[in-house]
Amino acid sequence: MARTGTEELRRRNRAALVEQLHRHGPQTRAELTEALGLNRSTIGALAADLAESGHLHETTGRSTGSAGRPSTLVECVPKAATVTAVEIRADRVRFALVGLGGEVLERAETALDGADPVEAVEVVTGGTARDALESVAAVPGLVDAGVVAHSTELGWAGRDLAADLESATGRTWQVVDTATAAAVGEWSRGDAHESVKLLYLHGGRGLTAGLVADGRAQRGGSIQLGHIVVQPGGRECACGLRGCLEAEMEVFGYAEDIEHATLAAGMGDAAARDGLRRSGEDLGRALGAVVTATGPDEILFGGWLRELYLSAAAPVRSALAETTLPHLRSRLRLRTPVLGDEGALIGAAETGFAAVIDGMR
Amino acid sequence: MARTGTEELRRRNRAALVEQLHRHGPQTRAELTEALGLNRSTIGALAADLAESGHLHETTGRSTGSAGRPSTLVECVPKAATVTAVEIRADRVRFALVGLGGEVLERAETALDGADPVEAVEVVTGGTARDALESVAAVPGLVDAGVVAHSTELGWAGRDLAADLESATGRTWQVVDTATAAAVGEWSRGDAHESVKLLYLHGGRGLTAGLVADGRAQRGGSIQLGHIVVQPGGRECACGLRGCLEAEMEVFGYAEDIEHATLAAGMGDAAARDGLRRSGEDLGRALGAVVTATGPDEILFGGWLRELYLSAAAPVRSALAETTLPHLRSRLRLRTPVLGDEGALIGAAETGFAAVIDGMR
DNA sequence: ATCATATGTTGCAGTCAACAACAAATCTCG
DNA sequence: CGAGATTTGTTGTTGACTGCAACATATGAT
Repeated sequence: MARTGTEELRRRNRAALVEQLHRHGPQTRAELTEALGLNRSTIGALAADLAESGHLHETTGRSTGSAGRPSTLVECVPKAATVTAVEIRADRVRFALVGLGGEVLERAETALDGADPVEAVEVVTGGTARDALESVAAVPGLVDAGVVAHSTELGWAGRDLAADLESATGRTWQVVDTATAAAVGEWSRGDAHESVKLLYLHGGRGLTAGLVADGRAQRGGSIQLGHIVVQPGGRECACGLRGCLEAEMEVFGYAEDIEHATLAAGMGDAAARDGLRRSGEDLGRALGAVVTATGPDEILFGGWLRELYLSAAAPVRSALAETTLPHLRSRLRLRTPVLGDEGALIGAAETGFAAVIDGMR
Repeated sequence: MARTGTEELRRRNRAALVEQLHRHGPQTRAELTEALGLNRSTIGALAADLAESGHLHETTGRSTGSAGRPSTLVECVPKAATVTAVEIRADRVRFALVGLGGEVLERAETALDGADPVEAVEVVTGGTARDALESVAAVPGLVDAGVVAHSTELGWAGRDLAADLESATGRTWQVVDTATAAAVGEWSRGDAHESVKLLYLHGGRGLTAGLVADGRAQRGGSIQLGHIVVQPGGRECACGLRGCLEAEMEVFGYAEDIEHATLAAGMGDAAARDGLRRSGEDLGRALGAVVTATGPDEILFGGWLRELYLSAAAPVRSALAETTLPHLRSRLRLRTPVLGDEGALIGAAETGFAAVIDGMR
């Protein structure tokens, strides 16, 4: 458990300092002293250490406006530690090289047109991304120890993506599911920092969800929202079950569909409006089960579920109200993500940085 | 975060040693050296510390059978740190005073006959339990920060049990839900130690479930299994919703009922057999949603759900198979608890010890 | 009986963080 | 405009802890 001696202590404190700066941005040494509960002299020594190794940069003399000697500002050097983040969808692969502190240093996107995503990842991460300390891929589906057990969107079952990516790029990869990554992203870089338990719903060609509790994703935390059975014995689903949410929802599957439906509904198309309502109800019912089972205090509607939620909030809420206990419902906030389409990519990078910082301890 | 200096390090190591002994029982100093990764001399110093303070007892010279100087055996002194555990049910209150290392030092049980459980707790914990370092109460229901938000069994909603117990006994209390406590118990003192995610189902006068991931209960981890809606718009439930599992299950509610039903079914009563089957299916369907949302690798059927599972395993399994993805199902083990009725009490005590050991750091 | 083996014990050295005194840089008030 | 107040960085010292190595101890094997 607790490894060894005093140098372990030093490493821990150094890592804590880096983590603090990475998460909360540039701070003065005085603020760091307060935040970490360490002595001024200790902070000084740690900062000197990390400035020497190139992780930190110190800017002297920033006037605070109040009395006293101005404190030196400490900030991360982005290039000192970088992480490769990749988000895989059915139609495209997105890439970002993120530096310590959260700055995006590079960005790229490739359309797939039916090609294997792994090849695209190999191409897009061939440059400076080679220097990255960690590489993380976000995939919409059920992920278990690097293996994509099930993905409606990609049509994979039991694919060892971590191994495939490793043999293609020559580096090790962490694989997370898109929804959990987005939840991590919204928690760490979005507007959900006070959230104790954050449930992120991701609408792609399948429906998945991810849970973050106290800022940490839990092992096996990816939720196949689309395969919650809302209609026992209902329509056959591609997964082999019957009555899955994905199979039962009327308005479903592609961003274009939902746009179409909302446009039509806006123009007074009763059938479209009805379809949206029923879809919202289906979603709300499935959510009821997930909320009862996991007890979140915040739900974010991401991907095309954002549009569905915005145009069918009432049926979602009422179906949810019919299937969850008042206490669970009362503390629940429903809203849309602030990072838009970027959440999963940012969250994947944060997952990588968590590993980097853990590795410093 | 990381508090201060080298004495913090000492405290951490001391706590790690106590935790190791508490969880894995008496061990030799050589084994402790291996397990904690510390130096022999350090283990010696820590053990001397803790022997002085009365937490540990060292037994000299146990012959191992192999060559070399025999290692001294180190074990916890149960009375050195005790925890009060209480399990509250509708009809009775059970109490145990548990010592460091897990030994049960005292035990008591009181029938309620309609009296307020808090009074019973006050009476039963009036003796040596006063010296306990922590007091934990397990309650069947939805618990949030000491407040019982909802309990079908006790008929409570929004009762601040922690405050009530504190004013009755003059000590602070931690409140956990029975199912989560039982899950902790089965994980730490039962047979589920390898389980990554353990889901414990508790059948009392209501149905609750608890989840333990990597041995830790998560904040707000109690699941109101009985209020998973299995039949939208179905029978009215006491909670105000419609179609809850609790309301829909045919054989339900009391240990006597399930005994009656299994007896009748065993004697060839077709109606009873049918009722059991349908109840198993209802349970399986509700479980499907919970499994999809939480992804456990082990499910334990506790309380009277044990009997239901033993006599209706096939319908439970088939309904579960119809509502969960193959991958989630394949790694899932279903079984009954090994601690029987004691799980919640033992788990409550373990929850207390976790706090005690954390407090040593 | 002697040697090999495994473990506890003791003294020493290295490292680290806290503390206190001092230096530096800014603000405020007269 | 200048002296004191205020806040922060710096330096040298101190206390504490763990690791290491040598030694002591207790057992089994030959």
